[in-house]
Amino acid sequence: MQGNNCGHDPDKPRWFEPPKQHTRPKIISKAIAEIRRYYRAPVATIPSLNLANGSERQQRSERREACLAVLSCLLHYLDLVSLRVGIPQNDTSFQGISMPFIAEKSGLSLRRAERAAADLVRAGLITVHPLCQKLTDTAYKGYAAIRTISAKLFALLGMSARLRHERERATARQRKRNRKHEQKQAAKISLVADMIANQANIFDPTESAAMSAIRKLKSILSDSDP
DNA sequence: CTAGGCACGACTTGCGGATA
DNA sequence: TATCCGCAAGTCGTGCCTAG
Repeated sequence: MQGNNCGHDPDKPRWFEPPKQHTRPKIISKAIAEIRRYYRAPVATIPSLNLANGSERQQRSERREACLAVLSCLLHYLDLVSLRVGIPQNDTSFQGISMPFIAEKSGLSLRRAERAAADLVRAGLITVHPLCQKLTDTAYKGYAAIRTISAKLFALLGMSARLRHERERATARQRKRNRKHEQKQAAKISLVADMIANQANIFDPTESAAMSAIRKLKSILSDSDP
């Protein structure tokens, strides 16, 4: 058995494998490839991560493998506009990803992924903001934490200018998507408004017909509410 | 200088528990 | 419910030391 019961082989580290059907901006795949240098040269590549264990001693290879798998996974699901990690939804909202999800995609156990993520936080490469909703005095509902990747990571890899450029492009893409979404919503409302106007003109505008149309309008609006 | 031995301690799994 | 923390027992990578 190699490593500490985790199948680790120092000579053959396992890297994060992004889902085949996912296409991501070039800067992300470049960053994922670049950070792999940390495995062979931790001090030279990301010194703060090497010091995350609070020791002068070099971080062990299993841990480096885990840290890189988690960091690669976070980079893969990075939103360039906000530098938040998550999956954009069809309704333009944004869904953070949970630790079990990260662990699964990174090919690590949950505990191993948690420890690797904690190292990344200590190294200042990511920030984590846990979210939860208080239901009663004793009950809470937990949500996937909001994680952000520090722009300093890209600076470390010599990709600051490239990141700025790609973020501008991503912002433009997002603006275009939002405009399209708003236009669709406006079209829905406009059609219902037309219908109300037609009803008012064609039939005798009784109060009940108008109320029924307004109810329909409300239900459409509530359906489109994210 | 290099290879090998050894001690240390970083890290693992697996569990339970606390917190918000 | 998601995340984080601590503990115990065990593994083995890392770095130091020494012999050749």
